Amino acid sequence: MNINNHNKVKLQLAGIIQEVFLTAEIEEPLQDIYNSIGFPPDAALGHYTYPCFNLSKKLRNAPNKISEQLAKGFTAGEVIDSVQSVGPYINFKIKSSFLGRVTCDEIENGQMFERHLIDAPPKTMIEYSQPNTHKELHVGHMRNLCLGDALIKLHRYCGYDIISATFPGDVGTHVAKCLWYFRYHNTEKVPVENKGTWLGSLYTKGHLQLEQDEGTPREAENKKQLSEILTQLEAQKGEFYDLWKSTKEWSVELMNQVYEWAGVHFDRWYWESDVDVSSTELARKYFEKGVFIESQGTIGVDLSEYNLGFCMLLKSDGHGLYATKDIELARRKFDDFHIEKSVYIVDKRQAHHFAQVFKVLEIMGYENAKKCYHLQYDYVELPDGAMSSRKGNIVPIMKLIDNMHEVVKKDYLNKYIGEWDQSEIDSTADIISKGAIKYGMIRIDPSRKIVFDMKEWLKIDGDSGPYLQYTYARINSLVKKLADEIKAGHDWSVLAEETELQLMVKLSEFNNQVVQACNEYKPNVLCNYLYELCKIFNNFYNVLNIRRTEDEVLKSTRVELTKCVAITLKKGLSLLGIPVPERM
RNA sequence: GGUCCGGUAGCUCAGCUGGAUAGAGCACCAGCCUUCUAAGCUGGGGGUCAUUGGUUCGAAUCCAAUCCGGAUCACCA
Repeated sequence: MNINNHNKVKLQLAGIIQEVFLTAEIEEPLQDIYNSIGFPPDAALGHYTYPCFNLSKKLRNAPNKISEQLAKGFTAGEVIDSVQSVGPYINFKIKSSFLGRVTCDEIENGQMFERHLIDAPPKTMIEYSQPNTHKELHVGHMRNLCLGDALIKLHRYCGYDIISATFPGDVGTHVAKCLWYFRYHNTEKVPVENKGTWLGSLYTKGHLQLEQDEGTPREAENKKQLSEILTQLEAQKGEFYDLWKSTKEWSVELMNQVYEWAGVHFDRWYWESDVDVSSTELARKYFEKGVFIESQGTIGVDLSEYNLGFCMLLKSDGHGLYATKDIELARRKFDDFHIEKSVYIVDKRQAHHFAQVFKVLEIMGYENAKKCYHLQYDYVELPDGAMSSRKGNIVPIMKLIDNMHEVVKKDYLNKYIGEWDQSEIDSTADIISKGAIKYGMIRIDPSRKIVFDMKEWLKIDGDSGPYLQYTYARINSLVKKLADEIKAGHDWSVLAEETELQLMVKLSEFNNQVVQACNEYKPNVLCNYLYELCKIFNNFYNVLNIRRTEDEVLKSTRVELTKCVAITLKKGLSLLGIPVPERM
């Protein structure tokens, strides 16, 4: 069981509440008390709150009365500063010395980020990024990439042994269309740079050309040519096989360019071509065994009793389909790495496909089928509808990256020309672009659609990656600047301003939020948390002038608190795959 | 038609394991830089949480029905 009790402040408070309850002859499990503890809507009311509604039934008394009576049982101590009954709630203010000791000290010495968070996490493979070669990568692929990378980092932080895998589609009709256009229609020279992008444009042209030729005398000829290409690719010899091998590398180059930009690494690349032949063999074997059936000239499994329709695995021409390959791949994953769980990050349009694949695996008697999970996120579309490489109405990934770089420099960094090295301006622009794009992709709940509008994306104020990075850079400059001015040691107990206490309370929640983001496959939970942390910090920063704090101990303590925010922010952003600049 | 996912401010989204007056960002209005980075902060206007019913002391949150939008349902991937 994963009990999300990683907030030490709350846990201690729950223990105290339990003791006080016992003296009033109320028995409540610690975990129940912990789970009930919440945050008051207004920090002025308290830092944590315990609602008494649930006790109302047990004690047969009004929650207001219960709260009023129980509140009297609490006394200020090491943990609690004050207790107040407000209506049905018991509100607690926590001592800054305690908050500092179990939260800030642990952030500074690193213990906060090394806690045991989840019991016996299963060894897991996470498959994400399934782009096709011979097509261009667009911003839709970027969402998948950012989401997958964040989830892998979150899982690893929580103690999972994770294998990251990618499954690019390097075979199929899209490849044939691309090569067909390349061989029979293209008149342009192969560019020296960005061959992958250029190749992707040939696919689009090829598709459009074929569509145009439909119903004309050329249609039959086109089909013959396409069929010949596919035959050669299968036979793994001939002019088109050679062309496939070299052009595939161009696409891989583009993929690697994007992966390098994103800082992602795959432990395993599974190519669709790797499982092409073996998957159809497997399907035939299970047909001979009588597990798969023949229907209308095809071979597959009737899943209508599970309301999943018919899952076709061999076409009437004997070729396999996507499901055929995924069945073979699913087994390979477990064999190759002895994993205990297999996660697929693929957009929701594939929900039916994976439901079929997992069910077929089960029917094949494969027990690991139950350990497969399809994380279905909603995809990225344009204001005028879904993106489609076929139609050519896509926003290429590199275009977004390039535009972002340009805007960041033009609007924010060019003012440092002369003051900073050009290399620092460039690298900072890169970091900020990553913050803007990755945060933009991750901050939306995976189950929600993203409508991509370039103009909106290039606005990077408010709730954005650069806002968090700016907060970090600001702290970094501040701490550097004040390093020589610190003349005293720090003492958490001197912090008394509400905004300071709020910061500590927020910091204490870090691990809870990370675990939640991980368990629910929702990195956006962490985005929200970090954003709120920054909001509180920026308020603190504006309300209290740290540098002009006269009391030396207070000044030193405020600087320490500020450092804690920076450490936590950097850690949290790193779990989202977002780097931070030293200054910006 | 079946299944699945969404519907919260003008726009983009949080909040959804039920709890205090439904929150942010953008946009709009009014303030705050003789410098701890204004990519920031403070305040303001702006809501029938799609609709209706139900469960409950209490519903944006749970349940049911309806409406709207999207995805998907045999030879594409």
